[in-house]
Amino acid sequence: MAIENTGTMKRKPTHPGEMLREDFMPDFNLTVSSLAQALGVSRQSVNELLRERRALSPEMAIRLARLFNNSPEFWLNAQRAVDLWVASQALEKEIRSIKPLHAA
Amino acid sequence: MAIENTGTMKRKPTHPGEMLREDFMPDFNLTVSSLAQALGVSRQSVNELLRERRALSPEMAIRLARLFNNSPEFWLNAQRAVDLWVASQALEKEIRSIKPLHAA
DNA sequence: TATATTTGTCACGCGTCACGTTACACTGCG
DNA sequence: CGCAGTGTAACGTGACGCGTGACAAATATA
Repeated sequence: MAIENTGTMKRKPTHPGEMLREDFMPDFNLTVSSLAQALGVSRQSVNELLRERRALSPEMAIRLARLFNNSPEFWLNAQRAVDLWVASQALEKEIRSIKPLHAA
Repeated sequence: MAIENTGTMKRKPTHPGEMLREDFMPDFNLTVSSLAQALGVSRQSVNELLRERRALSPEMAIRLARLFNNSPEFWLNAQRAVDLWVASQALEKEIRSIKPLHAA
C-alpha cells in the first residue's frame, strides 16, 4: 500500500537531489561531471539538482531511470512529495475557504 | 498494484482536464465559472485546464482534492502520466545513448 | 616547482508555462 | 430590447529548467 500523505506531513520530504548526492553517486562512484556526461545534460543541471536549487523534471527522471535501472516514477514520486509539501504550505490558509462538495 | 508504465505506453494517457470535463463536472453539476469560484481561481485557469492547454499544477491538485474529497496524488498521477508520455516522446532517440550502470 | 587538466559553482540569457486581468462574442430571460 | 451569465482569446508577469561561458580551487602531469 502506497503512503498517500496528503500534505499533512510535518517535515519537508526528501529532495531527489539528496538521494542522488547521498546514495546514488557514492554507490556508483560518480562525480558531478561524470554523472552529467552519463545523463547527456550539462554539469549545471546536475549541480543545481544536487544542491536542491531546482526540481527534478520529467525528462530528467527518464534519464536517471535509464541510467540507474529504475523507474521515472521512483524519481518523480520524491519530487512530487516536495512539490506538494511546498504548495500545501503556501495554501495553508486559503485552502480552508474551499468547501468540500458532495455528489449531486 | 499500481500500473508503472514506464513511458512505453502507446496512446497518450488521459489528461486530468478530460477527467474533470467528462466525469466530475457533470456529476457535481458544475460550470466553468462555478468550478473556478469553488476552487478560488480564475475562470481561465479552469478553462485552459479543461481544454488541456495547460498542466495541472500541484497547487491546483490540492484545491481539486479538497473540493472533491480525494487526494492531490489522484490528480497528479494523471498529470504525471501525461508529462512522462510527452517527455518520453521527445527523448525517444536520445535516450538510447544513455547506457545503464551497474553498482560498483 | 611549474604547467595543464579537472573539479564545483556562479552569472547571464533564452524559451516555456501557470496565472490573473481585461476584453470579446454568444447565449438565455425579464 | 437590455442584462446577466456563459466560454474563450489576447496580453503581461513572474517563476523555472536548461545550456553556455567564466572563474577559483583542487588535482594531475611533466
